[in-house]
Amino acid sequence: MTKLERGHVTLSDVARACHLSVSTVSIVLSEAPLSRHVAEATRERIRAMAARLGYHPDVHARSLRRRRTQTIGVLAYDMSDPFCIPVVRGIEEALQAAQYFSLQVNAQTQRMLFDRYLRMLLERRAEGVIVIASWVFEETNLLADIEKNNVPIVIVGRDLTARRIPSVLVDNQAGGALAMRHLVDLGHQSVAVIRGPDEMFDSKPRWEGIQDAACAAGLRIDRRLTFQLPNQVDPRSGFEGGLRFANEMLASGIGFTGVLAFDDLTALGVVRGLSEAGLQVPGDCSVVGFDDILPAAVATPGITTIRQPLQKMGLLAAQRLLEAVDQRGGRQPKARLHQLVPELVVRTSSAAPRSFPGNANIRRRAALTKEAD
Amino acid sequence: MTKLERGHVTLSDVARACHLSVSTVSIVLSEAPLSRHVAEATRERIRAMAARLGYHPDVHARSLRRRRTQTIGVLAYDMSDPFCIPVVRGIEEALQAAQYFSLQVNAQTQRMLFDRYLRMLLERRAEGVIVIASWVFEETNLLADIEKNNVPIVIVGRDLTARRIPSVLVDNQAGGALAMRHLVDLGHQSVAVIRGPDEMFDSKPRWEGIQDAACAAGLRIDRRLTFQLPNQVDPRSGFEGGLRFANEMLASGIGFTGVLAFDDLTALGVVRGLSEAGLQVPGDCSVVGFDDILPAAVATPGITTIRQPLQKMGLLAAQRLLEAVDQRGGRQPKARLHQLVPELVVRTSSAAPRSFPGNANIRRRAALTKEAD
DNA sequence: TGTTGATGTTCAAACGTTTGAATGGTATAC
DNA sequence: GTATACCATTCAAACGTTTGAACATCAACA
Repeated sequence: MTKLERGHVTLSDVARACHLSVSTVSIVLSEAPLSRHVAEATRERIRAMAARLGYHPDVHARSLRRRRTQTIGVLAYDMSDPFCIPVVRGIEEALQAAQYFSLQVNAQTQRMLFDRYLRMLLERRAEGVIVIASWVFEETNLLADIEKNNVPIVIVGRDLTARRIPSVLVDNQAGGALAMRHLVDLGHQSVAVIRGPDEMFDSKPRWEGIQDAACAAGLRIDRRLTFQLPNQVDPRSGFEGGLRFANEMLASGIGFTGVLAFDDLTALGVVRGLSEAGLQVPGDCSVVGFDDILPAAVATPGITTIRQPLQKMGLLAAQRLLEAVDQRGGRQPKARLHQLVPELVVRTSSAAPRSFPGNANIRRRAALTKEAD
Repeated sequence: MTKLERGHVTLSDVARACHLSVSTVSIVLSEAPLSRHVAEATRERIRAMAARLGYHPDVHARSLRRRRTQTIGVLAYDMSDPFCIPVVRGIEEALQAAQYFSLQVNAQTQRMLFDRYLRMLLERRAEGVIVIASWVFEETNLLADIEKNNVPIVIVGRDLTARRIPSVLVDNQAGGALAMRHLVDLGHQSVAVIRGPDEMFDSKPRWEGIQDAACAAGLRIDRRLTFQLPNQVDPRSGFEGGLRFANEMLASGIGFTGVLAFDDLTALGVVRGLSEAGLQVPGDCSVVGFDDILPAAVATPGITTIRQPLQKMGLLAAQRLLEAVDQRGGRQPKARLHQLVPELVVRTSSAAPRSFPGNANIRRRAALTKEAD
């Protein structure tokens, strides 16, 4: 038992222990084509010895020699955003199938870290990069170096096809329309809307979808019942905003029976705000979110929301990237825009309207129906 | 402008462009001690050319040569567990300060992936490994190879000091006691308890803490009001369990005014269950969780809970690991157990008891007080 | 004239792996 | 007897970087 005092077990350790050359051992352990020519007994002996010594090939040496790292970088703008988790899962699913490994880094919404990690991905010779970011950041020289080293890139969460970067995102416009139509179908006539921050890519198309659906239903959205979240990157800020705007809605004195919130956290903030004012959801007012993150599902009432096919988006992004990696050198195809369709998830925060809650005469709402999900 | 058709820009590209040797360029760009002897003009010329060509040192070649990777592996049992995010953030905070990089991998509660990724960390020559896992997994040959290659390891979320592995976790017993004492202080006499799954490390100490506090207060916990979550790894299962047990509590016909749930998701399940039965929280029944994850904060009512100092735990784990990495080779100090104190976070899901809700005579609860957090 | 010392730069070996080419066998075919 | 083919294994160079040692030049000192 050759126990090394320091450092890792290497090929030559195994070779020495087997009385064979490094080449033979390498060929066998990496299952190179040549290993067909190595006697089965020898192969077995080598494998056994490798296991016995606890040998693990050094990925750095291997990558250096093979000139391939089997690595894809995943740069999330904020990994603590519940949005990211399923996307990453989808990415991993695709990469695993292709024997690739994802190097995940989290910029924590800090521009400095974003640069730092991008550089790191370059230094680790990621063969491609997926960026998950719905915030609009100014892309200065970030991506220039990536191109200089011709590393393919795909972005999830916003449209950068104008920059010739393949982009994967949900059809926000359709989602916004879906949400509005849901409330319309339930019979709501007066709906308050909380729009997303300016600097968030999703904000505009969602708002357009909402307007389209309202228009189609012959509904006018009251400007005084329209609000917009400030440009804050803190993920918690959506909740605060929803809470604040709920109060403002009530203070406005204008009647409304439903609220379309920009995302689920905002919706939860609205629920909190309405509830603190003594109103019931959905008895007095329906609330609809967007994204379908965990808190929306486990809150009571469960938040009706628009689900993004996040995992599928991750999967798709990874597949597109792998294709690009494969044909690197060849002419890159035109950067495509992939828009996936969102899905309405009906929970118990939305129901047919009863009456505008101008008073605090609260009655118990009908027995909750089981969540469909 | 030497634009390479394929492959990355290397040192020798820069050297050629500068009419200097690779050594000089390396010395300058890596800011080696010798670079003091290089003329400032030369240094500047090299740096400019490197930037111009988009040069980034190859971490694989560098690691190979330096025999250091500046990399710490972080193996999370389930990264989508809200528990993990702050821990990872704490880890990164510590590593960044030490110029280390964290390689994060997510076992997604699958044993197979756990092994796979552990191997991967070994292959990438992580200088140390932090495991985040509160589930009790059988450690077969997983850690054997890690030891064979003498890679230091620290675990977060459970006590493995018996296996000579430094461990960082919250003082679950104190936390359980804190939760129980909170309800007792509010005046609750009859409290239902939902214990954690057998295979979860935290379960037992929390339960002991609860019993201790009950005992100290002269309270007896009714066995018929004690439940235990099944061994399910699906993070959503806590919610389902809470929901189910809430119904069972009510069906038992035994009076209770408070529920201690194993964790926040379970607490949210209980709230849902009570609510569906027409009861109000905290008017008819108080509910207390554990962990303080995002959904607990944004639900309405906000869930009173026991906060784990997760970020601090991550920070501490990383610091311990870095120490161990530094003195690798030297005698490892005895594996220490770090238990951090939890903190009670009072929100609006707990209040003084009023009456046992044996009927559905629901009244509106007192105006909600603002959350302290 | 030789020694020391500083300055500015390069040589060459190494890190652990892969792999095309080469080696020395043994068997089969002509 | 010599090609041809196959088998089992090894040689040696390369991947991109770092770094101890060496080199060359010049100045000052003994």
